[in-house]
Amino acid sequence: MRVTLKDIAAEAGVSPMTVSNVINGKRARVSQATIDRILRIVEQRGYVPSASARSLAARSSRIIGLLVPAAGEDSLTISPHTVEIIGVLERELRKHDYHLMLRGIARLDEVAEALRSWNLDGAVLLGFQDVEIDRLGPAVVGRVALVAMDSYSENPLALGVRSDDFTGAELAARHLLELGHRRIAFAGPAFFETGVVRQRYEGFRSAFAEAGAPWEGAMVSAVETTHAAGREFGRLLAVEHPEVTAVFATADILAIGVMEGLAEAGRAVPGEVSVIGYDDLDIATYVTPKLTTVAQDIPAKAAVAVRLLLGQITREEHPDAAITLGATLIERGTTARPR
Amino acid sequence: MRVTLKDIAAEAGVSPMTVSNVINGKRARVSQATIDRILRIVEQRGYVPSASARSLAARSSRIIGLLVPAAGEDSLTISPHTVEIIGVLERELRKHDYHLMLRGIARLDEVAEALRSWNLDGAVLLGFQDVEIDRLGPAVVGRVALVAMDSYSENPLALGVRSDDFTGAELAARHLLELGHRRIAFAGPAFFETGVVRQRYEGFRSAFAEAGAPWEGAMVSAVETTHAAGREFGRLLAVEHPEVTAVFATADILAIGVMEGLAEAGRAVPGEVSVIGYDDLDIATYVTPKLTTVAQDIPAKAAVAVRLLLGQITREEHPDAAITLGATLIERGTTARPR
DNA sequence: CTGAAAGCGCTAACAT
DNA sequence: ATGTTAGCGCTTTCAG
Repeated sequence: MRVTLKDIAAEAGVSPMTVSNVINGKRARVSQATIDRILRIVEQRGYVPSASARSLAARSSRIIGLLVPAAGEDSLTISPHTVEIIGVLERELRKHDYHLMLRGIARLDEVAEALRSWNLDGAVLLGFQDVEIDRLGPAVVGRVALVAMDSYSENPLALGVRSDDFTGAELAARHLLELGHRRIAFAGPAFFETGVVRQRYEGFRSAFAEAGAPWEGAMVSAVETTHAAGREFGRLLAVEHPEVTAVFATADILAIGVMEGLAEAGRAVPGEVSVIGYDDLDIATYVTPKLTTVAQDIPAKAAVAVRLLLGQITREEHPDAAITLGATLIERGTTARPR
Repeated sequence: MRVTLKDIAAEAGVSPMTVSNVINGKRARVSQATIDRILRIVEQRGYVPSASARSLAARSSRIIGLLVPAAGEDSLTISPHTVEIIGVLERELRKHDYHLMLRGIARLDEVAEALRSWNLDGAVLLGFQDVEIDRLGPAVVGRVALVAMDSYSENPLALGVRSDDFTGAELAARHLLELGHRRIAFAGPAFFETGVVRQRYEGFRSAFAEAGAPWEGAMVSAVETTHAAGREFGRLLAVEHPEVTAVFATADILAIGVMEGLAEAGRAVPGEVSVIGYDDLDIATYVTPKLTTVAQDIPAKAAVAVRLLLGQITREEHPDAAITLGATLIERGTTARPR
């Protein structure tokens, strides 16, 4: 059978409680000699605490859930943007001796189930719509710390961490307008009253107002955030809207698809049409010409999420305002003056 | 307080045991009426079983660990190839009501810790070297099911699941040789006696032998599997080895870097130098020209891993041979006849 | 078909 | 500075 606390206690000639205290770093009330002895025995017997027993007794699991939407039978759609977040989350959590459980969510009530079944101490919501986050009630959440990435929901139960999407889009649109473009397409997924895409739309719009450019020059299109959809959109645009000289896509992957569609239709980027993306993923520099885009600091976003989560768990801090990080324009090769 | 088994039992007027049996689908020995009543109460009270209590009592967690190397302070390096695996693993496991815990491994003995601390029922080892897997002993592994992705280790404790790297590389090299290339560079990370890269090297070599091409024409270079390293390699190659007319890179990301380095040095792909990659990631089609590469069925690989894991756990099956999936050549635009 | 007893390995809250 | 008591919520085993 496995080595237990009791075994260690017996061998050290102390009570299980003392061993428990030593293991958990509550060493204030144990003599140094005892500590050393216990630690030595733990080491040589290769004792590993049972996480389930600990969770059960302490009502806390040291597990953080990473909850990602998963439409039914589909496998998780993990975008490159998400990937980097996962890596950083795991590292930051491990540093603090927490663990990461990845869970696809098909129906919203699975959130509650995931949270309670494992006694999660906290969770990160990644890729949910604001409307979904709005719906999360106290019954669902309980006392767990919740952070929603890229959310603009006002729900106080799920603190938002996002980058400044409004300003990022404004930067992109301003760049295009300053180059002299007046017929610009906004390509992104369909959006609602609130949410990341909405913010980017508003930023885009704001740049037009600021530049005194006629809003009639803007064309707003709903395009799925995939390479294929972007490509299709690029092709159509070339044929049906030859007057458009620039495209702002709400994601790099989409922008790259648009570039390809445009190229297939025989339109040069950036000679005839400028394209600008969003995210500054690695792939932005793999394409030719390299993609001009808006960069957000993804590792920082993930690190902030963890800091918030642990702050809430260990120090009962509950910041009341969402955290917004900056965004910067990265000029590369896909934008130029219109001719 | 949370709703427990006991609460449900009390309300249904039966013993906790009966409820437990119903919940766990051991319904053979319970009357239909009782089942219905219990299920209804469970539903309306919103009962969610405690996973920690269950793990503790049953000595099985229904958690599968996803163990990924993480060098010290670094965050997990999750390659695009890994990403797809994660998505599929999660979905397949969720289907069977298992959970995925993601864990970075800095020192090899953390494997044992992860396994035992959470009572993992099984684990997937992703991205480890064969030599590391070789070192895993029974003490570490215990009775958990272990699957090593892309491993050629002979260690019976960690069953290998991989695609046919030898044949894949052979396909690639043969393609290049048939086009007429005789001076070909093999670019990949440094390799050992065993492992994925070794297999690809051997396949590459085998194609030379088969074609009766002089092995002196091959140039084997150790290049890190990153875009940056590939780019550097491409530049150097153009300058120092102008006689090389084709490159086989062991990863798409590397191949794309090589293409860029070559382009920067003024050498046309595929006009002057052909490039072929490995993996067939999405990005292979985003670059210009589109990358010729060797495809492996990543979702299938992940699905097989899960099948093996669950087979071992639930039916005590222990296949004694590693599973090898196929590989196919995808001809696109980066390979042509040498001039 | 259903139940009672015992315990999984640990920790919180008080003792001493 | 250390020990005692009493569970946490579930399942296993053995009896009905």
